[in-house]
Amino acid sequence: MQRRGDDLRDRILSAAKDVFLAHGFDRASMDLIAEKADTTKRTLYAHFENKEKLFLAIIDYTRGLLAARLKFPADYGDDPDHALVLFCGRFLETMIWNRSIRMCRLTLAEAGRFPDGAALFHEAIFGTVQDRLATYLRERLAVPKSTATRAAVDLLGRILYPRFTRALFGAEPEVELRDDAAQPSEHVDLKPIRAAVAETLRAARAR
Amino acid sequence: MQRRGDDLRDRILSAAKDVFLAHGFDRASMDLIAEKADTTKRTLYAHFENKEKLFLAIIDYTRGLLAARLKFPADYGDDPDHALVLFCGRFLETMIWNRSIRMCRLTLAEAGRFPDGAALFHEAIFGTVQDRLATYLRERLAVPKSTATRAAVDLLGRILYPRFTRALFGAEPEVELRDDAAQPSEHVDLKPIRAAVAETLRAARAR
DNA sequence: ACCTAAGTATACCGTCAAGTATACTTTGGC
DNA sequence: GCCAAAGTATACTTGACGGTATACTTAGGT
Repeated sequence: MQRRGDDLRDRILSAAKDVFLAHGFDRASMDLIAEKADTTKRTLYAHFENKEKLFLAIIDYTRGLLAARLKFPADYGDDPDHALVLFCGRFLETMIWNRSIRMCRLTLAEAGRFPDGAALFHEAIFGTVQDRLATYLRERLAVPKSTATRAAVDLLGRILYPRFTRALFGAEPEVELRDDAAQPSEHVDLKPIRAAVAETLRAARAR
Repeated sequence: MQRRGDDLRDRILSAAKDVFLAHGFDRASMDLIAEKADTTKRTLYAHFENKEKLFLAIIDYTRGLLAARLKFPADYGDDPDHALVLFCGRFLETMIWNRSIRMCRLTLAEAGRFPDGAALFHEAIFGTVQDRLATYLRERLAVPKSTATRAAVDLLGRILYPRFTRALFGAEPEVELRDDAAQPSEHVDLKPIRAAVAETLRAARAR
């Protein structure tokens, strides 16, 4: 019995996440979660007061995991076009990843019961990325603040939302990704992203 | 007892939709649906084999209701800029309407169990609107087909997805609409739509 | 060595909801 | 007017699941 405290807590979170993603909130049973976490229901309830609290903990946990994927890595280089394309490509890829899609569906499914969960999740993902993009435009390209924000929103609208929305509704093939890997994979076509980035930069610089 | 056949069937569908939207698939009880439809569970099961079939019937029913809102009315006038702005504004408004949002969340919540439901729903809404936009551009403005499609996708990306996605996650205030009314209401700001339409038209004509 | 906190194993309770059964009433076509 | 189809009223069966209870084991600090 080496697995105590945080270790076990993490195993529970991970197992619970799998079960919630696979079955949805209501059909996910605490019995199954305990089984997958290789522990007992009694212990589950020692760590999490009830199913609702466990669910919220999972949203938070996932938020953290996703945020870690969405940094602006230094090794994207100094060329803004190139760096922006890589960043956007990687973000798009992360968001159409089937695990992300299922997580979004889960939070959306329960948005009525847990409005804060959905809103926080959204803000943590989309808000953060939008801010990072705007900051990059402002700092590296000396674009004025309000223009930078508008440009970031616009860029995301063109690149992300169409494919993301389609993926949400299951209208795109499922995307499986590795947990590591910092470069966009073959699941995203960089060509339209390059075009959108180029156009955004041109417009932003012109003002 | 004047309400037989289709009449009753419609009452059931409407009541079931309310209950599903309010509680989600699993927490919606057939007892409550029967009560709201002012009938009995036995009759419910006479019209719909089981809960799943009822759910799918509701998706289809709603699809029809939404599609009816998304026509390109003749009274939008002959000026393409103006007509496109009205059309896009009305589509945006319809999609951030809280009933639409809840319906989308519902289909997304069950996308795992009913993949066809979600995909069909998506196609019926977004696919149809995209087609109508592209057709309009092609027919009224003589834009070549592939360009028209690209322009339509782009336009929707800029106008719709950002607000729609935010609304999905509950990051925008709820929008309540009247069932009738063919003009966009005060819930959508036409200014950014005008800009996007103008830019789209300029780009489409240039090619 | 021992005591306490954490975890295990397993059974149990109460509730709720899907779907069925049974006996009855209303309706409309003939 | 009658009869089959549609609908009503209500009770029942069955199973699942959230959460608790009880009795036990293990680990680790002192």
